Amino acid sequence: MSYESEKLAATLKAAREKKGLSQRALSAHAGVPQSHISKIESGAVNLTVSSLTAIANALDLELALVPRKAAPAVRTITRSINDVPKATPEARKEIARLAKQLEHIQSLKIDSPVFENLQRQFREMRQFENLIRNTDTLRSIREALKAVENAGGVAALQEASKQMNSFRNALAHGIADEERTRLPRPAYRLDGDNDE
Amino acid sequence: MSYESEKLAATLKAAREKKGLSQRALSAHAGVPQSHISKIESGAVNLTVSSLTAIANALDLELALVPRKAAPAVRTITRSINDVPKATPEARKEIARLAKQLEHIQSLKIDSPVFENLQRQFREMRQFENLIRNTDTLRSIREALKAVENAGGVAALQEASKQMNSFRNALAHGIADEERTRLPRPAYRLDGDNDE
DNA sequence: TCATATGATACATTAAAGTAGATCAAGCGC
DNA sequence: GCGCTTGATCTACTTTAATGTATCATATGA
Repeated sequence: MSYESEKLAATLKAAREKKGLSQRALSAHAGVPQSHISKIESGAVNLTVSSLTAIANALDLELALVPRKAAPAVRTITRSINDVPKATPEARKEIARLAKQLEHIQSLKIDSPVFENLQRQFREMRQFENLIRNTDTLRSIREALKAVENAGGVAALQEASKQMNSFRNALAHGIADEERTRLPRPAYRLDGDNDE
Repeated sequence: MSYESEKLAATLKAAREKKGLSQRALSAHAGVPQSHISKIESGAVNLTVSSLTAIANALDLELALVPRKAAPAVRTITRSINDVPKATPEARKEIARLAKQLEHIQSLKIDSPVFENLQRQFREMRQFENLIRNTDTLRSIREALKAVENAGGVAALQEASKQMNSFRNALAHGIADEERTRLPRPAYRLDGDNDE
């Protein structure tokens, strides 16, 4: 058995045990015989994708093919979810406020592509919320959004969007930076945002 | 075939094409028969982990089991890695002009297969727009298209299509050249074109 | 001590993945 | 037209994943 296969087997076994499932219980969920699960976990078989996904899904795991360059960041994220993924109470509170603010703006029916963009950035930023150490930027974004109601309009949205984008990128970069201390790899950039 | 399998197949195929490898070239790298790669990409088989990792590794991809909660973040990162380089403003501008021109021609309801062909070539060319260093050819194509309105007709379209085709191929070759510095492999061609 | 649940194993069978090789039509460059 | 590469498809053969069922030793608990 290859290294990859062994790691896979270990991951599955660990995930099952973490969920407190017996092989038979998992068998029932995944529709795969217990005998086969045993073989799989011991690395005795070269399983097929169908078996793998069946078991993985039963364990709330998703099969993914990630670019090598992204792999370290992905590992970090996965680990951060598994460990103690709780954001600080302060960050959670500030995010909740921001969400409320965005909801309010939505109710104003502004309907600008800039706003849709902002909402997407907000969602993506929240994926890294456990990494937030400092809520200043979030507060600043909320401040910017207040102007939408009064005078600012779309200009205020754009300012907020700009800040949200760089904040999200900073968080993502933070992940990469963590990894770089261990792996002498070039940086990666979170692009894909061209507010033009 | 399940949805997961199809997505996997599509991912592998896209990754291979992005690297500018033929199925045979990938076959050599991954140690998997070309015939089997063909089957895999068409979703005709339920592949094993060993096949999957062999091919994935040859494509600089890594197999990962990510917790469901982490999956969206992983997708965000993966996507951000994939669209790294940006086209120059000049290239973008020229492409925009060309797009407008094509839109205009479409409004003329010429309805020739040559035009459909041209549009497809245009789309395919845009996949490499980040690689454009020189916009002369694009301008030349746009010049050729002007004749469609006046006298040229289908002949002008054919001329534009021919230029578009070779321009697209040149860009694609550029990719292959980049890859060849790392992989001592034969060139790659972008097929699927029928200017008849 | 007796019952139960666990994971590992055994066995026979079936379905299919994988290999090695050849062939094919289509497209492209020359 | 000619030669080459492309991806798809076929054949024949071997290997093995997966199933279904059953058993086993070992904990754990009543």
